[in-house]
Amino acid sequence: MTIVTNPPARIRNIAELARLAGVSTGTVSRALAGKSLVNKETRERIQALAREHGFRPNQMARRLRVQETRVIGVVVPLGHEQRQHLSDPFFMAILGYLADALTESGYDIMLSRVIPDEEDWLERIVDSGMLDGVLVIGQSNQFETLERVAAYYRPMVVWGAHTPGQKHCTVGVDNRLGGRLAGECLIAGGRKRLAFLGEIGVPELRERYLGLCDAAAAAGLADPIRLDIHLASDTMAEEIARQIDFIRTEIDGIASGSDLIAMNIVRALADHNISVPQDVSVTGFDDLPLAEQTIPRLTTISQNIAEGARTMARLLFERIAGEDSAAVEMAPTLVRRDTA
Amino acid sequence: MTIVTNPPARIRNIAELARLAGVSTGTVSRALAGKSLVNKETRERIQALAREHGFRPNQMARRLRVQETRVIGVVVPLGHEQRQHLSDPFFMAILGYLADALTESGYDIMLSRVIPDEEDWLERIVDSGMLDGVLVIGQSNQFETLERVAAYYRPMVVWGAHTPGQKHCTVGVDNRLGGRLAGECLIAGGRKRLAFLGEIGVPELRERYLGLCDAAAAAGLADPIRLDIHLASDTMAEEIARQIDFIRTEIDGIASGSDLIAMNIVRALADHNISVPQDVSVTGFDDLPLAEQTIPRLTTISQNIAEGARTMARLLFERIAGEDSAAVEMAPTLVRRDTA
DNA sequence: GCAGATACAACAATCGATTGCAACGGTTAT
DNA sequence: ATAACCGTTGCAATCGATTGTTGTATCTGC
Repeated sequence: MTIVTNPPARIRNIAELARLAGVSTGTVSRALAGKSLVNKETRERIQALAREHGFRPNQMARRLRVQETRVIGVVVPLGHEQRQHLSDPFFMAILGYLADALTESGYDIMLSRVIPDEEDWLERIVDSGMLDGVLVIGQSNQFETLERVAAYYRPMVVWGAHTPGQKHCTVGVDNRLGGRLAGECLIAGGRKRLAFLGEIGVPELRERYLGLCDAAAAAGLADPIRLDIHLASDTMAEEIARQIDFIRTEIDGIASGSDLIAMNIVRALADHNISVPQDVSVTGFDDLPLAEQTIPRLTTISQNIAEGARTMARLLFERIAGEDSAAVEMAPTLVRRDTA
Repeated sequence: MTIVTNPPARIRNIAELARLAGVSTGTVSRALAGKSLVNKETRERIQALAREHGFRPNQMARRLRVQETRVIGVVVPLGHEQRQHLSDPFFMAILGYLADALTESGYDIMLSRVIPDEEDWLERIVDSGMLDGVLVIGQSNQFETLERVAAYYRPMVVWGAHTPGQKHCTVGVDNRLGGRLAGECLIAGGRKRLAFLGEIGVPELRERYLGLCDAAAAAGLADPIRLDIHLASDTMAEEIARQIDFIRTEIDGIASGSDLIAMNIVRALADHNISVPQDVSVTGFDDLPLAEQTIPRLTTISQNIAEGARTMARLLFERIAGEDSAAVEMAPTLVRRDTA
């Protein structure tokens, strides 16, 4: 390949391009935007010149002027678990779908991983003037903060649970129903000594546990045992390992707070020659793409993450446009595979 | 519910705050930035006023003025596979570590998922004036584009393979060596009829295949068979299913181009009652966190993704600072688990 | 040949902050 | 008494685009 003639000098702004083309900056701006107010000939001449010099208008300046950034913030508050890593598979799965939905509509994504140690972390993000809207993945333990900000900042949609009367707009599944489905599945399989694996401090997981209790109560069983497992993936394995002996003797049905927890417990049970689902049944929650690829395949509660992401994007666009869209709660479904 | 006292009127910019405080905008700017040039008293008075009204300076304007954005672009070119989803686990894993490294240094992340159908996709990103630097995850089939841009845009680091004389700065592992390690592992296990699962059109995978050939040659075996498997996760499963009969009769050792492919093939083999590693040995590539959690655990080639991400961030910072850091190639290691 | 319409391009204000320089009152040194 | 200097603050230019308004040819119809 031959080297193209060196661009005579890099053009840094529309003023330079305007001088080069012998017109004013206003004309250049309109020409590059493809507006019809400029003569077709000059417009094409200017566009050709820009292309030739590899010039592209500075987005920062444009955005300042038009007061619109075409950037959506996506933020994960990690309040309940400082050690939880951004590579949490659930977050990653939903982020993937969000990215699809947002980029299709011409928005860029700004990612913030936040450990909410400073009280105004969310205000800092929404008031930065950098974003047209904000998507929050998971409420963590930041309910108050979300309410406070939602009171004055409209274009925000949160993945999580909806409680009556709350101000912030959420998209999520009915976690309690999901928990009940898991419980019913275990009980239908003849399991009576149930346990829940997950951290009750997180609202979503708490609801899932309560749903499990509902199912147990309906079958005349006592409340399932809670085994707190933190979501930080690096310690999860050993936390689970410590519980194995207890599980072996006392438990025959496990509802996990997430697919990731379920994968870990299945793994740990296999290590101890406890077979799933012969000796112990296990359910997950989320239905990550992974759930179908493990061996054995996870029986789990499906959140339909793809649809959830699309819904979040749609609500956000509506709210950016000034509408006042209400929260959406989706119905979870049981996906019966090999572990229960 | 009672309405909280309305904040006296939202302050929109530094000028309004200045009027309120009875000083000039310059003083407000300096006060909020905590500069020592303003009297401690007035500084604190202004800061208190700002806090009280929940005012935060517009970042867009600041960034335009100081010509520094504190935003790093992270982009995934999906040239070879339009259908590959952003939720590709390898990308997600490295993104998580990058997010950690970048946010720790006070940078935000702008995410772009790009299907490079337009020739100037990368120029559009780097010339947008929105980014202090760019990280590219994977070279895909965009080598030419990367070279072209690297010729004039310094603060860019790419995850991928290094070929002698290339202009763009890469971080990655020695894929050929990795392929060889996989091959040696299979051969050491007594396997002689080898196959490679993955798309040769992608440089990294091609190198891995060549490494596998090296190992085969060293053991006096013919070149392993190539079975093209596309990376789009939704079709991968069926593509693999179509190959099963062939594998059953002709193959006893499989080197996969990625852990994801390995998981799928292990899954498919299990479905057909072909046991791993008794009947067929399988190796992965990447050593995703997942590789340790599957049943059976994946024997795989480890890329040390965490260190790779940290290295990318470090090189990028150096390049932003004007240094001319060179590419880094890391050594892959074999992680022997249960599948080979 | 002239009023009025049309098409195009220049002018200048604007978005909201940052920052070099000038100004100013007051103190200290000469 | 004047000069030099200090800490503080105000003034105004600047970053790079967008866009409403104004101005000026050119064209149309009568």
